Amino acid sequence: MPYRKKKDTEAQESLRIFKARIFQALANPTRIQILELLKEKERGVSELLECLNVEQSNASQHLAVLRSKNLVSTRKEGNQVFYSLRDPVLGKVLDSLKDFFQAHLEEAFEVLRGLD
Amino acid sequence: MPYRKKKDTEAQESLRIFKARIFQALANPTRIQILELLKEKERGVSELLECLNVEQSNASQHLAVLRSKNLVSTRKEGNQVFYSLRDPVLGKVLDSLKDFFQAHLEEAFEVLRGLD
DNA sequence: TTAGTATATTAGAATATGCCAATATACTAA
DNA sequence: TTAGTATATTGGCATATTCTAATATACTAA
Repeated sequence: MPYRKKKDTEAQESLRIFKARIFQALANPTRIQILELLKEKERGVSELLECLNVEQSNASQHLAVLRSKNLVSTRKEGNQVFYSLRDPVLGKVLDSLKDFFQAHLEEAFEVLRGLD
Repeated sequence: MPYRKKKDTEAQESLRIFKARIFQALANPTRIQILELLKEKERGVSELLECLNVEQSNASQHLAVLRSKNLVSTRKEGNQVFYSLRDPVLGKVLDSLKDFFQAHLEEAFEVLRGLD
């Protein structure tokens, strides 16, 4: 059944595109930091800004990326906006790299030393 | 001890940069497909090419990205080059998204339908 | 209304990425 | 050596990403 086979392949390709979009959203140190902060608990934007060491507009752009990929939810309370992880499973994706680090700490240290 | 605190922050920032580099390597459908193929077993480049539906030079470029991020190992045998996952833990990183998909299948289908 | 605070969006420049086409390199066989 | 096969690299263009600076929007308080 070649038709069915082709359909399956297209579906798998779409899934890979979907995965790639999510990994792309994770492919930035500031966005990783944001997600790690949200992994613990909901946070207001101003609280995030205190931790982030980037300009307000830049942080807002990164939050927009996370929103556009549907990785976070927002809640408005008066003047402020609170962000949270849309799905706690995302925390697991972030955590999944931990084992990899342990196996490749030397490389991580090279990055730390700027020898990369 | 503010000095210690600053050091920790720098190390954490370096770790986030390291993580981001790996997620960046995963942020492409063709590279995901390559890694999924390698997750099963070692593969020669020509075998990969048969599966990939991209030009040879393009595939080779994606393999170069995976090499530059140290995600794969290579082994030469005569005329051919065989690739394998450098660390099976990487397979877990790819798999970690599965739960996310199950929770967000609708979005995946939107991508499938091209409504994105 | 006006001023102030919190957050988001836009513009534009710099850099990175992805792709194709062409070329280079490495190995094998004749 | 020459020709052929397998893989990698380079050049160049199109698009995407990231950052800063500036501006816009939404809400609050006076």
